[in-house]
Amino acid sequence: MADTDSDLPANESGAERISDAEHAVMEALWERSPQSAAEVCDMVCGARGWSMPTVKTLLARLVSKGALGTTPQGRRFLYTPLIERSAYVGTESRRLVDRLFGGRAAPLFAHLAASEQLTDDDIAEIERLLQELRK
Amino acid sequence: MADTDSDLPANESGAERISDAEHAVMEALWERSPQSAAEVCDMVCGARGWSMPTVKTLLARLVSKGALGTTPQGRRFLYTPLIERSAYVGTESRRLVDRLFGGRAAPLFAHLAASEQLTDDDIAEIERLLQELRK
DNA sequence: CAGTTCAGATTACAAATGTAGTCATAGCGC
DNA sequence: GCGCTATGACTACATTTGTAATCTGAACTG
Repeated sequence: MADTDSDLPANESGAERISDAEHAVMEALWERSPQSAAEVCDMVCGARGWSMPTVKTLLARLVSKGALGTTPQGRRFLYTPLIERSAYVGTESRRLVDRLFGGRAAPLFAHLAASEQLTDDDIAEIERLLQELRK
Repeated sequence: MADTDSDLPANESGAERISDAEHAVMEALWERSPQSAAEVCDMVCGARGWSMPTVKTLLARLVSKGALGTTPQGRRFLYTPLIERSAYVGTESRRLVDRLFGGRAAPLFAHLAASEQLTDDDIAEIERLLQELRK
């Protein structure tokens, strides 16, 4: 049935959306990987008030979405991100810019500036980045 | 305890989340308001492939979330946004910046720059904005 | 005045999401 | 060797979201 890409690992653009809760789990694994479910729970359960089963579910969903890979280690699994954080960040920021700012980055920047969400450090750093872009 | 804002109408920061589909409806009304359900449908049904009932549902949900207000006009309603677009945009961009960039705007900018999502116009405009900020 | 019609209200329903309990089982400790 | 326990797999279930059909009543039309 025209199933050319038999099982697409969803690592590329066609990735299924990662939900908010799932994202927290991804962050833990982007920060350090591979990790077991228990280790991930150590990193996130406190902050989010989750219990182990919750983390297990999220890990399983992320695996089925192709966002995480598993390596059997003894009787448990070690989880590793299959999609890069930068790719995720890219997709999400583009979504926002598209939805709210007509796809243009300048209005977003203008908004951040207007709402005083830019620190002096931010401004300094952005200027530095602009210098490089102008080269 | 501390329930100072007894029944918060969700017009301020505590507003309930506006979903993706709902957002499309809000955009139509931010662009022009007040409008009847049929008019809103005219603006969005084509692009999103929606039918009237869908728009009606979204409008009703937005009203119950306190994002839209209604004015009876004859036998129908005219809908008007109760939350400003800039407030929504602010909340959403802050959410993104918080979730993905540790609350700092510079990394977001760096990311946009690195992923070449900045057009020359964007860069020019951002420089102009920076000029003003430095004053 | 009665029928048609259009608008909002109510109901529907599947998929995604948040959050977790239960089950089966493979190892580890004793 | 055997029971405890930690783990992944499966199941659960309420809520939100996307998308719509149906119901109900008021307004216009003839």
